[in-house]
Amino acid sequence: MQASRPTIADVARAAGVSKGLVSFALNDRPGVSPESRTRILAAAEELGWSPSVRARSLSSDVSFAVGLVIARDPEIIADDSFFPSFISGVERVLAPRGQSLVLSVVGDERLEEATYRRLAAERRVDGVILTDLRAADSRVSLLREIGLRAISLGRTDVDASAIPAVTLDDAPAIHDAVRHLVSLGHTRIAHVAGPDRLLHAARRKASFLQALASSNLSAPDVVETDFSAADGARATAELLDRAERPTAIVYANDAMAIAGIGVARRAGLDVPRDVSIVGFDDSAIGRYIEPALTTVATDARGWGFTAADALLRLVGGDEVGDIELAPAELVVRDSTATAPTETNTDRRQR
Amino acid sequence: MQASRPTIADVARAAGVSKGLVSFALNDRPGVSPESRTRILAAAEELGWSPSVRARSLSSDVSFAVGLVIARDPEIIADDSFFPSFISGVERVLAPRGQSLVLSVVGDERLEEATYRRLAAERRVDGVILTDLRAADSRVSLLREIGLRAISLGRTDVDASAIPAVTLDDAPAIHDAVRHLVSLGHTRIAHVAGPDRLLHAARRKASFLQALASSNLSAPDVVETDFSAADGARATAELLDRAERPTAIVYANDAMAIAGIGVARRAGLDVPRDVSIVGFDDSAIGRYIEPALTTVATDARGWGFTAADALLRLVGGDEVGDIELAPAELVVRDSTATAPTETNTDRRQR
DNA sequence: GCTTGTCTCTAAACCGGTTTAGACCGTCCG
DNA sequence: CGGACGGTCTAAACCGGTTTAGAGACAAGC
Repeated sequence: MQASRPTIADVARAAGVSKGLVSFALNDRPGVSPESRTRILAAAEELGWSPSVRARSLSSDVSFAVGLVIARDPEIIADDSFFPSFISGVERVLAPRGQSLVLSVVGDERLEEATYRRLAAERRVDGVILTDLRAADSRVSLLREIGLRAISLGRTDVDASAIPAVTLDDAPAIHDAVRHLVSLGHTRIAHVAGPDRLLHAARRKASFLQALASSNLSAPDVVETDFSAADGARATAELLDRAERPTAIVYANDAMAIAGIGVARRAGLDVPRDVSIVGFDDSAIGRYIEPALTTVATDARGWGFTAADALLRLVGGDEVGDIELAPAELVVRDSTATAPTETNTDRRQR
Repeated sequence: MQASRPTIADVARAAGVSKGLVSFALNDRPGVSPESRTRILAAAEELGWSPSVRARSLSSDVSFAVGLVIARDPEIIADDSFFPSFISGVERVLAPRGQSLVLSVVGDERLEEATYRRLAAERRVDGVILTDLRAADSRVSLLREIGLRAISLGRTDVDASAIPAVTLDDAPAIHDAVRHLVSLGHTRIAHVAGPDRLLHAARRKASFLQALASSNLSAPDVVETDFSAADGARATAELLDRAERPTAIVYANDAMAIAGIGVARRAGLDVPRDVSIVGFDDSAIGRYIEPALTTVATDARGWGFTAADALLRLVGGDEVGDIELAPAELVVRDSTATAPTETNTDRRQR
């Protein structure tokens, strides 16, 4: 028969105390006698009362929500299995703590700043998780300006102490990948990289180049892409067209690697006999394609979990330092094999 | 020097009017003289004021946010390109209207009800978009009980008038797919379906069976899966193992179809020579694998756009009826070809 | 016995908007 | 000329919580 949900005043009345005391009891603050506390909790329980976030937010200046702004073309997000896994990790810590995730997909970096400003001006969220860090990322100073707390995925290069980072080291796995290829006799190893302005893409590329150098291989072929399957296909075609065709290609994500296998095959090449392919992400599909994709596994879910937990601690007032996750790991499957011999590098049938 | 953001009181003071008039002016309500209006807007502009959603929500009982609860295993979401595209469509209407998207990924249907209840009890959102409708979906009555407005993706089977639906007809495309296969001489066509309790999966299956029947093909093989690439692989292995091996398989999503190609290939079969494969989704990767995937294209982005727009109209108080989108379309590429002849059905090399 | 201190609790202010009741003014109309 | 009316505006109540100032009861300390 009641028209609307119960308010704290209803609970107070039912328990025979004041609103303020109900508030104290429900926030586990001292100054409430054990008897009153149980009486209040019982009344709240019976009325099915849960505090309105709106009212709570207004008076306590806390949103009980965190933000995630993804500035990528939707198609590229769809190709990439990182975000779904990452978000599910984030949710695993948010949900039990009564926090919400406010997601923005902006598709265009020019709308990004406006989105962060809106989130802050409207006080929608208490903090944000920064992904896809860029070189000299303008978001670092923007966030300081608008007063939004943040955790970043990977360390920023502009002011590393400004925003606590949750980092995951790709380098060992990429070195392992190159070593793996070298041990299979490959000497012409190419890299299909992500956008150079993305720090993680640049870092993977740098690791790749370093790994090549430490194996005394030179003149590496690197092609930059936007991370989309389409661009991965284009890059592969370009590499396979070169006079000195690479015999192995290391990709910056699985979607491009899978597209790359398709392109190679269409060019009449067999994978892995003629070209070895290494992906990055360890997406589910990579396990089931033929040949199964050799790739680098990163724990996207764990990354989300850890970042969200750190962010909640940060907005809760704790000191939060950088956190280093377990490094990525190479997963060897069937898309990498012995390098073709010199006379063998041209088109051959299975 | 000001510590915190300006409030409506600051704007009122600057414009020399009362708080109430500022509120009227900013919500385009009558009873404000043109001069006052411009003076108020100028003051707001100069102070850089934007209303706090928190305060607005509390007094006007509107959240300015909509919810999306996804109850799927994170791995399955990652395999599927539907949600990222869908969400980007949703954002395209939300962002310009100052609305936010509250996303919940629950991974387990048992947590789903609690999530909706929380969203409603805390009044986090004004409405939700219902995806992955199930047979006799308990969410329909749940939403009525907790008083949350909703738009559903596809029509519910429990009380079709309760929740406006945005529908997209798969049937013609699936009929086209079967006709396409039949015209290529296939007679043993199997289907790798999604979970039967999901209405859209069941509907696709029903369309498939109907299409077979109208082509006078019988004893169809249908295997149910959970939509994951892993389960698609298992289903494919099972189908290819049967005495009467199908010569064509229609999948309920691209991820499974791509996994299926891998399984077939591993079994020594060539696609499309020995088995034809049809996917569903038209994901980007499908275009670049070899053979390029014949699939069914649905406009996930447009679906998100339309659903979000309808939901905002609904929470805004408009009457909203069901909306029918353009039907899905078959995209023929290279994973379908002439059926193998009888003597041809066993393993052969390329 | 009186002060001091500690616990428990209430009343009221406050967060930043929206909304309602009503004041004030000028105009139109009978 | 007086009353009704429309337009513009203000003051104050309200949304549902949190937080502060302080009241009242009781025990301990001098």
